Amino acid sequence: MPTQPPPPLDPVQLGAYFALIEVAGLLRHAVEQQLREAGDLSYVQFHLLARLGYSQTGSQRMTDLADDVVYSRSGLTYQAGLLERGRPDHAGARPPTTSAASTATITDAGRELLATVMPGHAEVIEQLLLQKLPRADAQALADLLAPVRDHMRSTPPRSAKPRRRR
Amino acid sequence: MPTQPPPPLDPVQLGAYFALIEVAGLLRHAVEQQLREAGDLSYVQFHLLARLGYSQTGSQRMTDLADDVVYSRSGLTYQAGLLERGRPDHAGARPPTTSAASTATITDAGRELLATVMPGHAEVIEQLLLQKLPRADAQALADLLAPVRDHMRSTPPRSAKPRRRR
DNA sequence: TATTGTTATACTCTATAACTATA
DNA sequence: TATAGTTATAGAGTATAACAATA
Repeated sequence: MPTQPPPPLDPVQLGAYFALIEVAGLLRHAVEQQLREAGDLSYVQFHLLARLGYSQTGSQRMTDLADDVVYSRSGLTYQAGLLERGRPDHAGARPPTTSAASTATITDAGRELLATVMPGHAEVIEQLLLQKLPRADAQALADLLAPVRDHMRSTPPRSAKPRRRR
Repeated sequence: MPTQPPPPLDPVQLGAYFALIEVAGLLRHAVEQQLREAGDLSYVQFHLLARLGYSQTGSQRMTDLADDVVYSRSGLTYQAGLLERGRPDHAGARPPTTSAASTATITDAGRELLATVMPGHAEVIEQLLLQKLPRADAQALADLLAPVRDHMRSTPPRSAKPRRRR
């Protein structure tokens, strides 16, 4: 036989991959619809608010947010801008840039918005995902995914891609 | 503290949800990059080719494809159009519409394209996901997700949304 | 000069609604 | 008239590259 390509992924692993992508895709689609209707939020905007809202300080560096939430700095600027502009003083206001590394801070209105959206959000998760994933299974799923997530995170983050030399 | 909102999702379940979304998101992002570079394919286009290529007949009804792959019929038409137009006779050519329910069929060139892209695709999956998910774990993951996927699929499919009355 | 963030811009994708064709 | 698919169109999101500012 001529150069047989390296043994393809085994079906079990391939199945896990497809299931993962499909389930997450459908879930995210449903969630985005709910967020849009309940608070006119994109998933990224929600994610932004959630990160800030559940953090100790309510603040985070822009670049760190970008790494966690979006794939490009400009994308973050765009989404943060929507939050600020769309609901003036309502969401992710940023203090006047004092240093090169500016931080985003959630406002009270941002927390309100988050709170407005959360119940419906939880309900979608419940209906679509958790109903078929009892606590023990949820735990198992989280345990399976934890090392994967850590591994992926350790891969050079998107926003740190070396910039083109001038 | 005042009116405590209804008991939020328990942290374990919430953690599973976030891990799922994040892992799938990062994975998909990486995969899309690879597909773009290796074959100038969007993920949807790849998914389309894969569905057709791995099906018995190499054909499928457009609506069924839409339900599986995309969220709207027009989206499918658009992506299928790209496959046809972008590489004439190369990808997802469709026989002249004979009936209202036209079917998409993969061409030899489409199979080639799929084969071209597959090895790199597998490698990304391997590196990013499976390296931290040995076979047994992959099996476990698939088993956990299977009922969820079935449940989600049974929910009224996107393309079947009742059309507005005229 | 190196790092961080923003703007300008161009492009891809997606969905809704209107339209065509078929049964 | 009901169903399947396409086209027109408009909007959202994203990324790259150029730019400004800070250290």
